Formats: sequence, structure tokens, C-alpha cells
Amino acid sequence: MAIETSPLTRKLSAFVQLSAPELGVLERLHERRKSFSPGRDLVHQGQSEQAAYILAAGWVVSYKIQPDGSRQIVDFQIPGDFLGLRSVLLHTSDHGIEPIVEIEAAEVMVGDLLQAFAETPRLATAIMWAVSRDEAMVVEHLVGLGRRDADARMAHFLLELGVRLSLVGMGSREGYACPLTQYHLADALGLSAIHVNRVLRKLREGGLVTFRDGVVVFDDYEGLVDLANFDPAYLDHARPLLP
Amino acid sequence: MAIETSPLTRKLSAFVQLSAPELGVLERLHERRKSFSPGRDLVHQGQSEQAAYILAAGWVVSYKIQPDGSRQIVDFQIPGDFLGLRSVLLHTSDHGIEPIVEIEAAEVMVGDLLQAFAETPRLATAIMWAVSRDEAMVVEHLVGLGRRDADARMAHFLLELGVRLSLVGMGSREGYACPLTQYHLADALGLSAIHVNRVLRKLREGGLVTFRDGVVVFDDYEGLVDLANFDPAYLDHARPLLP
DNA sequence: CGAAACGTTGAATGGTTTCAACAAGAGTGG
DNA sequence: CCACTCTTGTTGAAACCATTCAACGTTTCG
Repeated sequence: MAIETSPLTRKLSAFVQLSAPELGVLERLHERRKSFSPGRDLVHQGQSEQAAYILAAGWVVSYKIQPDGSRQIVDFQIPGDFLGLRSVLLHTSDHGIEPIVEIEAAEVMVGDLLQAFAETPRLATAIMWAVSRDEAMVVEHLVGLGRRDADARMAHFLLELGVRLSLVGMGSREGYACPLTQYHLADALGLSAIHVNRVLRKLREGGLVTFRDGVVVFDDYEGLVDLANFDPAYLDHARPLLP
Repeated sequence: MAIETSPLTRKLSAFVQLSAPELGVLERLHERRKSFSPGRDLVHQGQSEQAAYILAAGWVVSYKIQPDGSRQIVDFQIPGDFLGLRSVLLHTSDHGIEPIVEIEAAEVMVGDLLQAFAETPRLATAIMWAVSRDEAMVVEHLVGLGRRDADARMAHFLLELGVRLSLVGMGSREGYACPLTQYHLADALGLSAIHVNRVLRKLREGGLVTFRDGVVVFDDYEGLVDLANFDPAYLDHARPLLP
């Protein structure tokens, strides 16, 4: 179906003008559709897999469990994101990957991916762009944990997620639907769930954002950007790699 | 000179048995030697460069400056590490790179590197292993900032550095020389310099580590590993990629 | 000698966690 | 169907970790 474009196609198209054959190769990668349920890991920590996935629908969390049992969430994946791509390319996986809701994902065999790369270098570059963007987000996450207080951290997180979702048509400057629990936020932001609750209340009562019943509403986008010191430069690279 | 092996060669050799021609290619990458002085950035934040470097001697810091002026250190590089490799391959650089002391680095042009990859796939794999190890360290750093208290964070950091340095013959279970200031530690660990000082004192008086006058001495390695919940698995991948 | 960089310490403040408790909705089995 | 549990969200009070402010000692270097 050329009519309903996949989220990944949407995302890449925002930065690189892809030709018809390139779009065809991209869509062909989506053929092996699979579903997964929340709770069961796609990839266990320490295990290395043969296949990567392109997330088509649903939310996924990448995390690392500490020896003492606490959990640190490294990143969330939303539709259009790759799952386990680095694990496959580099034969390593030091973190777990778990669906948050019922998800749909296209399984991509390493061979198919490499062949697609060989056929369409521009597509390869576009995907490498997406990978590098993911890494920039991890770095930004690290910066947030190290140098932002709880309020700014939360604000920055919600804003980043908003920009990411907008790119695949699942969000806007108004807000977005978000299935994450306050425990997810706590494990991602390095806070206790209790404090997450307080921070959310503070932001809500401050008229900045409202996160309730699975919906994020930006009440004062500019104010939030200001509080978070949010600079989306790392999300849409200064200059695209390709014309 | 085949006699004095470079730190990078040493590091890779610990995990992959490289053949004579492969070692040759590796040494040839080290030809364009350059020196840099502390204070001046090798790569400025936001700038993207043509060349990558292999660090031969000295210490380097990768950091990101916040809009409010505070600094978060993402990683340190020691001899045998690549500088700006990802920036070159992915045409992006969202962080600064600055020498801490007078350094020696071999400039590597993108073309030469890609050619070396083509000539010797095993070498390419070995280098990709090193890159993925760097990324695992960033993730581990993120986990530390999110889920470890100041003491464990410091202990973990000093231990990780010890393992990394041991691999290039610059450290052991006894300790190592370390030119970092308490300000560096503070910016890396997301603490204030004052608190870094207190933590170091506590660890020293607890008979665990002594960091003084540019030297780290492990007084009680096991105790430190215990405090930090240090599991070096992410540093020496479960199974090497190549026989 | 004076300045600058780095290290060290005390006291006060405050952000965050922990402990404890309660409310509301979803799902489950009797 | 209802009681039950589990998950998620919510709030208050006490305790604690880390920061900020302020000050001083040491060494290096021009």
C-alpha cells in the first residue's frame, strides 16, 4: 500500500526527499509484521538477537536493570523507531527492550537490511541519520540527569517526546496521547515515583503542562520551553545530510 | 616501528587476534601525528569536521555546554580511543571535545578509514566493537547518574577508568595516574565540586580509594567493587565477535 | 609578589527520598 | 455480582543527601 505510509517513512521523509524506488524498498522492509504484548521482553538483557524491528504501532521501553534491582530507563521508542538495530549491527545487547502496550513491529533480518543499504545508499544514509539522532537523544538524556533539576528534567522530557511524536503525526504543540505511567517517568528521569507525582502537579498548577489520563496537554508551550531550556537543535540536525 | 605498539593496537589485540597485515594497516592509520594543547577545543559544539583522530597520548574530555552555562561531561577519552569518529561517520557533532593535557593524536581522514575497512573486514569489525563499547559506557554513565548515589557513582567511575586504562597498559588493580581535577569529576558525575571533595575524603577515610596528587590508588578493590555494584561485563563483551 | 587554579572545610538551605497512608479503577475468581 | 487484589495515582511528614555560600590553604606560574 503506497497510500498509508509507515511512521518510519514519514519520519525519514521529513528530512530527506526519498525517490519512489527508495520508498518502495523502505515499504518492503515492513513486510514481516508481528505483534507483541506488554510485559514480555523483546530482547533480554545480555542476549543478542538476529533480527531488528521497526516499530509500527505502540510504545516500547529500553532499560537497564541494576544489580540492586532498581531500573534505569535509557529511552522510549515510538512508532517509526528502530528496535535493537544497534544490537544487531554490533552483536551486543546490554539492555532489555519491553513493550509498554500491545505493539506492532516489522521484523527486519540483518541480510535484508544490508541488502537494502547496498541498493539504495541514500536510504542507508537516511537511516544512519535516524540512528545518530537516537544517540544524540541518549546524550541529551544523560545531560538532563546530570545537570537539570526535577522540574526542568520533566519539562524537557515531555517536550522532546512531543517533537518526536509530531514527526510521525502523533502529536502537536497542543499535546499528545501518552501511555506512560508515573513509574515509567520516574525510572526514566532518575526520580522516585512520588516525586514525579509532585512535579507533575507543580507543572500543572503552574499552568505549563497537564499530564492526566494518558494525555499530555501543553498549556503554555513557550513557558515550558523556557523552564526546560529546551533547544531542539539536537533533534533536527542543523543541516540535513542529503539535499 | 612494529616494536612499540600503539595503544589502540594494544586495546584491539586484547579482544581480537589481528594478523600481520591487519596490524600493518592499523599502524599505517597512525602516520599523521599531531599535537594539541589543553584549553583549545579540537571540535567545537555544533561544528562538524572532516577528520577523526586516534588518541596516542594524553587525556581528552567530551562535554556538552548547557544554555545556562553549566557543563556536563559525557565521556573522557584515553590513549587508544577514537576522537570524533561518530561525528565523522554521521556528519554530526553536538558536543565539544577538548584536551585536558598536552596530547598526541593521529589524524585519520575519512577516506583512509573507509579504505582500511574495505581492505580488512576483521579490522573494521574490531573497530566497530570499540565504538559499541564506547556507547555502552555512555549508557552506563547514564545509569549511574540516574540510579547511583554520589559515593557509588564516584566508585564506579574510578573503577571503570581503571579497567579502561589497564587495557592499554596505563593502570592496574593497584591504581593509576590520573590528571583529572575535582572539577572534571564534578562535571562528569553531575555533582558540585565541593561535594566531590567530600566524597573523595569519605572514600579515602573508608580505606577504599585514594585520589591525590594526580594518582588513584585502590586501597580496597573488592570493597570498592561492592560499593559501586561494579559489573565490568559491559566493558569486555560477553563473547568476542571474532575467534 | 600577586594572581590563578585547585583543594579543603563549616554552616545553612533546599531539593528529593523514604515511610506511611489512602483513593479510584481494572481485572479476577468465588 | 461482589469481594478481592493489583496497579496507578495522590498526599503529608520526617529524614537525608547534596547544593550553595563563604572562607581559607596550597601550589604554580608569570
